Amino acid sequence: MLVSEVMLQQTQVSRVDPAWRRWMERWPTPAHLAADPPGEAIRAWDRLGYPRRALRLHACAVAIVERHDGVVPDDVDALLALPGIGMYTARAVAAFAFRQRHPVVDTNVRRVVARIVDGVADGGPATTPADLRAVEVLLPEDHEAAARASVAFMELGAVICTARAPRCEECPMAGVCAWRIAGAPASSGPSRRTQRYHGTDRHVRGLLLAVLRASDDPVPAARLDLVWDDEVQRGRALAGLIEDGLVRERGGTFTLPG
DNA sequence: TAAGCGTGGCG
DNA sequence: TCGCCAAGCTT
Repeated sequence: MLVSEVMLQQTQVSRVDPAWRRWMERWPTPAHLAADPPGEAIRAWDRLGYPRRALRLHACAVAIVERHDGVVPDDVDALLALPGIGMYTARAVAAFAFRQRHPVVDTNVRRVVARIVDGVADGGPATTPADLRAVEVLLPEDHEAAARASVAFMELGAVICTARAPRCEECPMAGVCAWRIAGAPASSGPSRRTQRYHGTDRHVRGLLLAVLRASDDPVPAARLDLVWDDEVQRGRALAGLIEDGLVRERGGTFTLPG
C-alpha cells in the first residue's frame, strides 16, 4: 500500500500498475529494498516521473528497517516522519492498509467536497488542515466503514466527479450536490498558472537521468553532452541531479548512486 | 506560501 | 496541436 501510494503521487493508476507489480516482486519487504543501492530504486522507477520519489522511497525503506524493525508503522505520526510521506500518503496508508478512521484528502477529495458541500467548481491547490476537518465530519464512526468511505470519495472524484468533464448524470450525489444544484458554475478565481515543461531544467534533468538509467556502466560526460545543446542549462541540470542525490560523479563519469 | 520537481494521457 | 491534468512532497 505504501509503495503504491508513493508511486501514485502525481502519476496515473494505469501507469503505476505494471511498475508496482514488478517492484513488489523484486522488493517484497522494506528490508529487501533497503539492502539494495538507491540507484537500483531509481532505475526500477523507470519512467514514472519525479524520480526523487524513488530515492525517498528507498530512504523510507531504510528508515523503516532502522526505526521500526522493518515493519511499516501503523501510526500516522510515525508514517509522517518517514521520507517522502506527507499528509496524504500517511493517512492513505493508515486508512487503506490498517483500516483506521482518518480523513484521506487528495486532489480528488478536495474537488468532490468543494462541489458537493461548498458548491464551487474546484478545490484548493493543496490540502490544508481545514480540508482534513471538513472531510473528517463526513466519515462514518465505524473504522472499517470510514476506510471504505475514503476510498469512495477518491473514486468518485477519479471516475465521475472529474476535473474537466464531470459525468453528473451518472453521479449518485447529483441530488444533493450544491454545485450541481447551483447550475455547475465555472470556477470564479484566477486559474492556477500552468507549469511549462518543454525546455525547462526539469526537461533536461529527465533527459540526463534517462541516459544514466539505461546504462549499466559509468557514463562519460561527453555522452551526456549529446542530450542538450545549451551547456549552461545542461550543467545546471546535472548539478541539480547531483545535489539531489540522484546522480553521482566519479572522475569525470556519472552514475546512479551506488 | 509558492515554486520546483517528470512523464504521459486525454480532450 | 497543445494546454490541462494526474491518488503530492519538500523547501
